[in-house]
Amino acid sequence: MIIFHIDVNSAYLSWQAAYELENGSARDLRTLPSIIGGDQAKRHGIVLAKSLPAKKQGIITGESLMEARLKCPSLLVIPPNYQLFAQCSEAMYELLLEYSPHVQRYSVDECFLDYTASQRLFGDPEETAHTIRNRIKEELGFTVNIGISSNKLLAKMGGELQKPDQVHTLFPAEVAEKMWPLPVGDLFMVGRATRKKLKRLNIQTIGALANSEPAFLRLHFKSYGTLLWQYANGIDDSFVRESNFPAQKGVGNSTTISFDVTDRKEALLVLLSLTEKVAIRMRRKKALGQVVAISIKSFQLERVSHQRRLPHPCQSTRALYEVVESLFDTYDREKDATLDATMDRIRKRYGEKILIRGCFPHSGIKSIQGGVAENDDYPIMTSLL
DNA sequence: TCTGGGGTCCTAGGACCC
DNA sequence: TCTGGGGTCCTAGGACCC
Repeated sequence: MIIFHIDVNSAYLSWQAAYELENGSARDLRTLPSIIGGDQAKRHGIVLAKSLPAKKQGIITGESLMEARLKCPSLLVIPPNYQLFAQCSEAMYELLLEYSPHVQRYSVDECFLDYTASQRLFGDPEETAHTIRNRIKEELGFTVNIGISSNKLLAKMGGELQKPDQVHTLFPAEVAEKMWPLPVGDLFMVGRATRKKLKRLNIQTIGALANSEPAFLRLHFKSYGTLLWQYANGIDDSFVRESNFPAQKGVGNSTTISFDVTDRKEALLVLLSLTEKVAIRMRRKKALGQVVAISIKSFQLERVSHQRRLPHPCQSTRALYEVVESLFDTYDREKDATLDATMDRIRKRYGEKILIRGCFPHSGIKSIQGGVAENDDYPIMTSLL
């Protein structure tokens, strides 16, 4: 098997830069300290993509605009143009299809291409990869990295070796030399949590992970440990899958509101607008949903999620929203129950009057009233009848 | 570290059944 | 009345990717 992994360098930024140049702009964003980022005022303010000059000033993808501006006060911030990005992504995909019918769109800016059968037609993989890289640069105006190997994992890791505008091979025989010295966090599927856990186990490079005992990793990471060991050793037998097969499993939309939502009605309006979008997409895909899930992020960035299986699969906005609403109210009541329980505990310990609802002072009405006995454990006779 | 939005997969624990 | 094990389904949460 010969697999290519094609990855656009700083995709959003490169695409915006190419677009501007094509439309007569005098600047090239890639040569300036610039980023693609959301609107801070709408609380969408994170770095989505950065130029090399911005990277040199220490700017990291995913950090807040505030942090980024602290590092580089003259930073140029451009809002994302998702329509443009979709067009650029499509153009690259079409070009790649000229070299193999087996192209998997892994994300908006990444594709896997199965070159195995194309080799007879186009010849040496490395030469073809350079041709593709050059054609994308000339015809579409942006640069890519291409990794070449005998499986998807290594092709992807190979593409990361050195950027931008590069072709690299990472065949199994090269793994020890090229991949093992890298920090373990560079390995696909090793994120923040896993990296921290591995560090505690004194595993800091991909090589150290590769040479650990699989049983030891399984002990600490369950089935995930086996996957980590295989990836560190360059083992992967997954297929390049074309188009969208198997079909996507879920359809979801989310949004960050520019202010804190505190009111149930307001929250439900947001949920309704999201439900509408999801339902429209589902009907376009001719898909039916079996489970409805909502997720809510608090102002402190804590997340809760609730889901419910439907008695019958559906795609109607109203039917979906009815479940959404009921899930939200369940959550709402749960919060009330937690609050009630806490207040009861405090009152039991310090007396009922220790907590008074804010609306009672100066109202002339006692904050807690009703009943005849102080102690609820002895109900009066009438309540038993 | 603290304001994106779109996904996938795994695991633990509880309910329920036999 | 208590005990037991195995299987399935469901939900919440957390890991990862781009």
